[in-house]
Amino acid sequence: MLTNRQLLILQVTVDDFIQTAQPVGSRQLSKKEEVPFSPATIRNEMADLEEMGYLEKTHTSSGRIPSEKGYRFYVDHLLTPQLASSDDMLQIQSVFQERITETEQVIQKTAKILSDLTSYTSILLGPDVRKHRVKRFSIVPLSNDSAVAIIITDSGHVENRLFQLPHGLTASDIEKMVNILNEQLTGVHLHDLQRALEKETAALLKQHIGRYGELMSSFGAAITSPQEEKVFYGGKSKLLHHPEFKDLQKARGLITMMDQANQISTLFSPNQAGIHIRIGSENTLLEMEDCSVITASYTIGEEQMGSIAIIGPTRMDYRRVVTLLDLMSGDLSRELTRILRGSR
Amino acid sequence: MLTNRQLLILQVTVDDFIQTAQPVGSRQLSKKEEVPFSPATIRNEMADLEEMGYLEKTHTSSGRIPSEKGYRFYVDHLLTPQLASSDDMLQIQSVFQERITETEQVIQKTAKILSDLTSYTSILLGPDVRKHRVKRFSIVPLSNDSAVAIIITDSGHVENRLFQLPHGLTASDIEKMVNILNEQLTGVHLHDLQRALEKETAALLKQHIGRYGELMSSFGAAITSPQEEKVFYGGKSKLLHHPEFKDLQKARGLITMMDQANQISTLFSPNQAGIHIRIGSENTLLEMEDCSVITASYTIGEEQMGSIAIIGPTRMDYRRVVTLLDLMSGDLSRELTRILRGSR
DNA sequence: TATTAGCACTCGCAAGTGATGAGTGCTAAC
DNA sequence: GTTAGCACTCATCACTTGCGAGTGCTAATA
Repeated sequence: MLTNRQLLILQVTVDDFIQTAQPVGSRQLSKKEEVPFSPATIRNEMADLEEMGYLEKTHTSSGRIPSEKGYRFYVDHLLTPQLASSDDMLQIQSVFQERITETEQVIQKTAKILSDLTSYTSILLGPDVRKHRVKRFSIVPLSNDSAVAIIITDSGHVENRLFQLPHGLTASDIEKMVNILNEQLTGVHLHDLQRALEKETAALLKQHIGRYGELMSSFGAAITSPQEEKVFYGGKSKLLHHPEFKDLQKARGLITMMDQANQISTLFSPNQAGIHIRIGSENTLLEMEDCSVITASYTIGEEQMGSIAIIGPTRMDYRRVVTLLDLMSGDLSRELTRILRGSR
Repeated sequence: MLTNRQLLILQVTVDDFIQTAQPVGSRQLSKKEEVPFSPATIRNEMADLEEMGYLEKTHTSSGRIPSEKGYRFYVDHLLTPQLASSDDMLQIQSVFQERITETEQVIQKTAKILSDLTSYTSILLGPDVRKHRVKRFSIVPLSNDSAVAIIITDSGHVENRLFQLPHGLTASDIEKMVNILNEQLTGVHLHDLQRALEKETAALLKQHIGRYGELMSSFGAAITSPQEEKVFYGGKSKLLHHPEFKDLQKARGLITMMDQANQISTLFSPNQAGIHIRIGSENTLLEMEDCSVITASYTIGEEQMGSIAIIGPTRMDYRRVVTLLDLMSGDLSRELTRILRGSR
């Protein structure tokens, strides 16, 4: 168990290191008014804290820096909530000022603002389309042998796919097909689409449409081709401005990682309400060993839609980021719900 | 006018520097079999070439490196075309192997392959949507006061926008509206949409639809809100692996620039067929003074669609990139045309 | 007994030094 | 016109040195 004095010293040490990025020494600490002890006393306490694994030295005679365990303790027990400044509030509001015409645009803007406010990199995971339900199908022929299939979901998302039309398919065939699809598949989850299409709808289509085989091979493949979760970044380059990434090797690793969208999802906790923090090697990715990730999620109505994350160095301003992320995810959820669920 | 020997030495110097990234000295050059002269002779010629501005020294007693003028001359006069290796051809073909269900996906894949093949960063400008024509309108209500408007273009592109429905608008109102829109606006260029909507279609809508004013304010704004050209990157981090960007300052500048999509368009020549090369400060952007950009464009049928660019250090392998870009832009055009214009 | 002052010691960092080697320009010989 | 030879330049690297911030330990103090 830590004494009150140890708690204080740990807290002040972490706070100071977060601000200056320099190892903090006992002399320096004792100058602060919150810490009314002599350097020698502080040294003793710091030595204890180091023994317990909360602090580390970079070399024998350096000041101390927080260890991962130290950050974890800080985050879990010493993080006092903070009210967002009115200026931050204003900035966040500004995302929703303009008329919203595309959810993607709102999400992109959110990413940018979050990154600007924090000076870290933000990542927003777009809605997981596969959870949405079909609201309407539509098919628009482009030429005599190609067409666009369009699925509108209940969340207002629009998916579109090109596919080949079999030779000799008539306009009325297509019309019939669209009608059948809409009758049969409205309300089906997108991840169930393939199954539903094959089981229930196939027979009906076969009955009414000429060239059924060819059509389904091309249309079915188009419609069920994987829908990836879109990833939006804000301020990819912001991370490079922090001193921990002055090492080009590390910087490269991070930028490369961000280019590979498939790795990104591992950064996010399994969708769960509330704020989650992963510190350093708690992220499984090797490139992230010097980074922390703070995640939140946004919803439409009661439904989980997507996630928001801020990536910064382990030495990041946890308090501020948590505050902003909490605020932002709430506002984003509220606004998206308002727009899509109606009821003004 | 340059003598043949000077041409040879300039070419070999540039080639060698492109490969090694080290200033090339006279001794080193004279070892190559293409250059049957003694170091002293080469020194004299190099001194002349330097006087004429084609070569530079990094310090008094260093080897020579090409100046921008040197690269320009090299690119304009010394670049002998090269056949792509069959392995490169295969890689490029692989983009089009799978069934194409989304043009964006093809473009994204193109970006990746180009970047992988060249080890530089690629940028693809998506189609300029405003040049496309309306093929079909569609409106899908989401709740009692919001709806999605969808525009399908003749190129198979799908734009969608959220907008607010005035209270009390009936389903048949919407149906009428969609019919009018399709009758009146099919074939109109997207950049003309606002004008066309206001001039020709407004009166008709006013006549048939209740709540006309509110509807048009929200629908009109949604429909005509700016459609940006989408930018696709391949291998953003690739640039960081080249020695000219071991300086963190420069690396940061580049990454930051790539995050600001608005600056990107200045890198592209006004849409023009063929391959264009901009060397170092020929790019107006300050961050790009150590980079060269090679651009090409792709078409659907005869129509310019978008552009492809490769960004590398000024010391880039111009010959290889030009070859690959030429090949890729041709294949991409052909494939997109085949898919969208039909006629198999 | 808990705290603090004092002191010897450690180590990173920056500045200075010198040797090395690749490269040049110039001159004189071929 | 071309080349060998030579003195000179400069970046780079390994090495040293001095400085200063910081520590741990011991003994004095409240």
